[in-house]
Amino acid sequence: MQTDCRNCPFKTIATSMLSECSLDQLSNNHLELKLKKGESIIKQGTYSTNVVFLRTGLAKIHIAGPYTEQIVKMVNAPSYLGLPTTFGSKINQYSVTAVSDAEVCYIDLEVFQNILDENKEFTREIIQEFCKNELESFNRCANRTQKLIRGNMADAILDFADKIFKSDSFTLPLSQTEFANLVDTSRESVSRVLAEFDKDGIIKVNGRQIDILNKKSLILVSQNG
Amino acid sequence: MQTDCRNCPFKTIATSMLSECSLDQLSNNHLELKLKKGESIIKQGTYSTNVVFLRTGLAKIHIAGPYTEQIVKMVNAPSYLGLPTTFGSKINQYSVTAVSDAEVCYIDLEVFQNILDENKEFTREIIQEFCKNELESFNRCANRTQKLIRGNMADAILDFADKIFKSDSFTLPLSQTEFANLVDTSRESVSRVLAEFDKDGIIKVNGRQIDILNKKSLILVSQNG
DNA sequence: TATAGATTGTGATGCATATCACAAAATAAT
DNA sequence: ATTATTTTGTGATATGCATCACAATCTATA
Repeated sequence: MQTDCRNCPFKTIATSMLSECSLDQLSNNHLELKLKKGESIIKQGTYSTNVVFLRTGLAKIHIAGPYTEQIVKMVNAPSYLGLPTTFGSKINQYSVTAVSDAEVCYIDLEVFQNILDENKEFTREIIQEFCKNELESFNRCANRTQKLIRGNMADAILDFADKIFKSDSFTLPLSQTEFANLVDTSRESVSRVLAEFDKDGIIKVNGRQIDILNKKSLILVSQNG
Repeated sequence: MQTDCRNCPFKTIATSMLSECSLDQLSNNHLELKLKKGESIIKQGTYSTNVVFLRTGLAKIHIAGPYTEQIVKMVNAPSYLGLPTTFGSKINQYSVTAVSDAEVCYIDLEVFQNILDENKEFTREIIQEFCKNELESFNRCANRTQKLIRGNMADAILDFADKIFKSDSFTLPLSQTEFANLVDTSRESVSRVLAEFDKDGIIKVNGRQIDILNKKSLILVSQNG
């Protein structure tokens, strides 16, 4: 299915800087797909020469660790996916899976590379993106390894509220097992800490529905455990 | 001090793809410095608009975690340093420190950006580099958080041997405290595990001199703890 | 609407490793 | 050389959290 990228209402900042010509090239060389919650977008170990544009929806990036699957981070639209793994190697080095219904566009690497070559502003934005990701990656890793579970859980909840849903009330798009993989802990601990936060009046938990009641406390927990 | 970058024998793959013109631009717009072991190259929290080229020597990238300083990774020459933090923000988001005597070139961000704009091949290589780093970052984080100390220590030792020194005999360029910050553990544990590995005949430890005696065992420990 | 499978809640136990506390070496500074 | 400072070795103790075990829900699917 080919749609006109010029009129796509879901452009990233980078994409909005493309020349008409490059947008046309994109239009003619992408495959648009509607995915349902839980469907795979990129699969680790699989051969691929496509960059993916997440047009709408929410996805998790996850990687097979030495013992368990680790959720590296959550990504919401609009965003490019799989740049590191597609540029770096023909075999995908991590997986991306939709955690909500989503629309994605598969773009051939050669086309993407060509667009990079021809659009300086676009390239700058993409490089900015890489830099931001690398910094976030450093910080996330330092936090995860140094903070106690309560701190990491608080971080994750704040992240969902501020970065993903932009609201202090939301329904977790992950099971407790997945949530555990995101904050590097066990499923049981997730359950316990969520109950603790609820008992302390910091959040209200109702199934997967989470309402932040006392954000200041939550930030304090994030800082001190 | 301005030297001619054309004749610099320490180019990265990326740099070797620059046009004569861009090389001249580099030559006229960089500051070359000789640093001694322990001296700071980039300092977190400090204002900077320079990209750094590590011409010779070995450096550590480190970041202030919530509780302790974490060594993110070791980098040896030739390599660019500080791209993520310089592109992303004017304030350095992490530190880089020489752990051996080193030569570095400071390049103004504007000049570097201009060189990116004018050299497609160079840009491709730099992007490749970003991709490689991000993948490594994902894996390093998954390993660090999931593996036990012995596994992470084994990884670090193998990394020094294979990636940094390209030899199974080397002297650690870090104190045990720093080594602990690299593998996310305590100084005491580093001491103990090093003694264990020695006792088991996997490595020979003599002060900071390390000789890998049984690489297969070391790899096994890396995989299974 | 019944039934199987997945998800969640919660106690009891064990373990890896941090922390504390010093002593012994090794380096650096005077 | 001598003293001060940093680095390292090693035992004892404490603790955060994983793991195990099983019951209670909740959710798909026949």
